[in-house]
Amino acid sequence: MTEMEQKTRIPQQKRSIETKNRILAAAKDQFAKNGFHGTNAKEIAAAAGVSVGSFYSYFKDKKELFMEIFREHIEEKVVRILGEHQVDPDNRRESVYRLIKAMLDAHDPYPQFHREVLAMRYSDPEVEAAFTEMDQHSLGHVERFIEQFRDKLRVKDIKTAARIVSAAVEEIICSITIFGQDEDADRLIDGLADMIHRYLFD
Amino acid sequence: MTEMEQKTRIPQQKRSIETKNRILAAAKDQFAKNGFHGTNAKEIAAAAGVSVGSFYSYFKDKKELFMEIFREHIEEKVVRILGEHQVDPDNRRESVYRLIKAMLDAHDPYPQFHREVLAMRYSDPEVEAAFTEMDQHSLGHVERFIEQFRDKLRVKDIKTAARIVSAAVEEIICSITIFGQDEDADRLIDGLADMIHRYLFD
Amino acid sequence: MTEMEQKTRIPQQKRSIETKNRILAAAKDQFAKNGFHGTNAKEIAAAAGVSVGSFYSYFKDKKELFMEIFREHIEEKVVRILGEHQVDPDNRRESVYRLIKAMLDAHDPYPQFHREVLAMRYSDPEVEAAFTEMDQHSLGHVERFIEQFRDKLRVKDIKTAARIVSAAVEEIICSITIFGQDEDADRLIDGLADMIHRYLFD
Amino acid sequence: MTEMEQKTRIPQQKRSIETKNRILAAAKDQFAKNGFHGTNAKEIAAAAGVSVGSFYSYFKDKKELFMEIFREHIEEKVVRILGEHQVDPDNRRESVYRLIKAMLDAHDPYPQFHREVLAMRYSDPEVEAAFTEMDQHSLGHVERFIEQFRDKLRVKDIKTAARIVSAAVEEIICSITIFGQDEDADRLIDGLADMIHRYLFD
DNA sequence: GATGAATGAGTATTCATTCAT
DNA sequence: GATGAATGAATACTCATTCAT
Repeated sequence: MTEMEQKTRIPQQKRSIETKNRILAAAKDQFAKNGFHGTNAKEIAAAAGVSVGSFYSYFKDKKELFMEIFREHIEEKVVRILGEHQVDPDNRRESVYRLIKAMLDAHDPYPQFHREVLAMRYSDPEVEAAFTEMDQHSLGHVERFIEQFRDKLRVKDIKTAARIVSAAVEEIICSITIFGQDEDADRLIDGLADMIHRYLFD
Repeated sequence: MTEMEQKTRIPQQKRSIETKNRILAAAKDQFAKNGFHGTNAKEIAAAAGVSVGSFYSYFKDKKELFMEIFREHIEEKVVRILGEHQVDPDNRRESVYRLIKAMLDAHDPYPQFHREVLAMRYSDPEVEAAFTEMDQHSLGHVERFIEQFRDKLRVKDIKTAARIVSAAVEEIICSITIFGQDEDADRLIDGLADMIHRYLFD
Repeated sequence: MTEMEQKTRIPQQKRSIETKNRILAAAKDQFAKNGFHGTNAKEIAAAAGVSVGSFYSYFKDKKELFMEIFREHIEEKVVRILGEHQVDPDNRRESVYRLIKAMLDAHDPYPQFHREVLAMRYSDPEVEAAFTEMDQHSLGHVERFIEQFRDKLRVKDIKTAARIVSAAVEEIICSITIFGQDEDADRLIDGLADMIHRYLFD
Repeated sequence: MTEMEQKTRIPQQKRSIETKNRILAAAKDQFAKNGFHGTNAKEIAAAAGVSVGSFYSYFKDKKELFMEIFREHIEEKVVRILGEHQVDPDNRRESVYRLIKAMLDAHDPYPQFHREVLAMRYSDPEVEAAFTEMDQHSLGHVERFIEQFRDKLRVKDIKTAARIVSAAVEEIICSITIFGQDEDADRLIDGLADMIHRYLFD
């Protein structure tokens, strides 16, 4: 972070940045296809069209590369999309529905990669930390969402309610993006919106 | 002798059964502590107090051992406990609460191992298959639960409702057993029971 | 050999001898099918219907078992059959033909095992020694055969002639028993008989 | 890079080619000294002065390495030398003698390796296939040799005669290169030339 | 005696990472 | 800077042999 020994290069030139991005994209691909443990440096380098040597001049190791992809994912998708979500205080059911939709959109369009992240969440502390951070965002968002309806709420403990709502949405979204058929998706989201709406307000 | 080509030993003698169980127990420990990829055959054998040779005479490989532990988990816990759960049709809120409790009990008392299973669910098809099977049990259980209140329901599509309820419960349970502090647990379960109760009946 | 430490049992009782023979037969089978390196003690024991433990109480190791089978082969087949071969001094061409036939008969009816012995001949000194001994028998036999026609011979150096004839017969027999089709066999033997006959007498 | 999934490296650079050749040479040595089963990857790598990793980046496994050495042997020696052998139709005995000499030259100057190849011929189908191919060359050569004397022949069936002559030469050569003392060699070759000469023409 | 469970040294093989060119 | 050859520690797995029951 400070200027101390600079092992991996911070790319300044345009070509360099492009190379790094190519590696990131290729790695995301590979991780999604074969998982973290099922992907090796040679494959990533080959898929990115660079040499292993180059690979290691951009990333300290496979793990760092993984974390960089993951962090990028968090920033790009979650923070940005969640940040933009707006609430209509007069239409609560619709607002709940839109909350779910926003969280669904915030999910990786790359579900296979998400799958892998979930896998590592449980076995790697660093991944878990990043995950927790991401969850905090999500949780905070839901909390703020609920708070906007403060005086119309059936629940008293907003923090707990937010965790429950968050968890339910997360899991349904997960099952939709990873295993779900599209036909089911709409019914599930509708049902979920009903459940949350009734829980919070009805 | 009579069986054709028996690659892995099927233990008959008491000593043999004990050895196999020692390996199973030790492996569960190790997987929970260090994850599937972070555990190797030698370590498992050492932890079980047996030789690598013994390990491989009982299990084709690490994967098979893992699956055996997981299947045992499914049978012992899920099927048995879920099977026993009884419903009180006059007290719906209480019934929901007891459903959640039953599903919580059905979870592994070995949360670290559960954590690892979750990790593999997403990267290994065989694990996912077993997981799906387990989910079907859970889903079926929830479906039957809901059906018992058929004429008092607010929801029409029982199958979809069951999936939503299942998912919500699963995720909350997960966050309780893995990350949750005990203080939170009760509030979460109560809130969850409220949510489901309101969704289905209120 | 002397009474010194008796590691492997010398079977006295009938049942014991039978067991040992069962192991020998099973091993010959396995060696023929999968080769020395492709056969393990467990398989041999299983094929013989005994335990590995028993196996090792009859044979010091796999190698000793192999040598025992090989020596038995030499004694039973080679010595016995070659010993019985008779010559008709008035019909030389016919005698040559009968010599070849006798040597063909002396070959293992178990060509796959012979194949394996050949393989080991080149990589194991002990096998080579036994093989050489066997060759000496064969060579001696051919020498005595040639000597019976001493005054009618075209060749002077009988020892060398015997080696040449021996080698030629060996190789043709080998190609017949291992690779040859039966249709070819007769023509080859006839041609071989011609060649040897012309070489020695014609 | 452009090629799909290249498992073992195809050496382009000079350094790389040298390394591969060092491994090939060292392996030939080791196989000759200790046989195929008596040699392991680590030893070969050490003898070649490279790491095991390098070994496996050039060869899928020990077997592939072995086959590569063997095929090289066939091409370099057999095809080339046999191809060059010329016949003098007016001096038949001398031609036979030169045939034998040519076939002797075509044999590996590395008799210990040849020994090992023979060993594997009988237990490994792939080796046998290559061997058969090599034999076909040899057989074809002998057939063409005999055909050049067509009208002076005592034998009618040239194909059968070629097999017999081939076999006899092969075996004598074998016994000369592997077991034979040099003193014997000349006498054996002379006798062999006599035998074949008499068989074909005399 | 017989059994087959247990042993562990030995072998093949992979792959993250380094470094000479 | 880039390359890809080289490294070798790490790991899975086998099997001849021993030994407790």
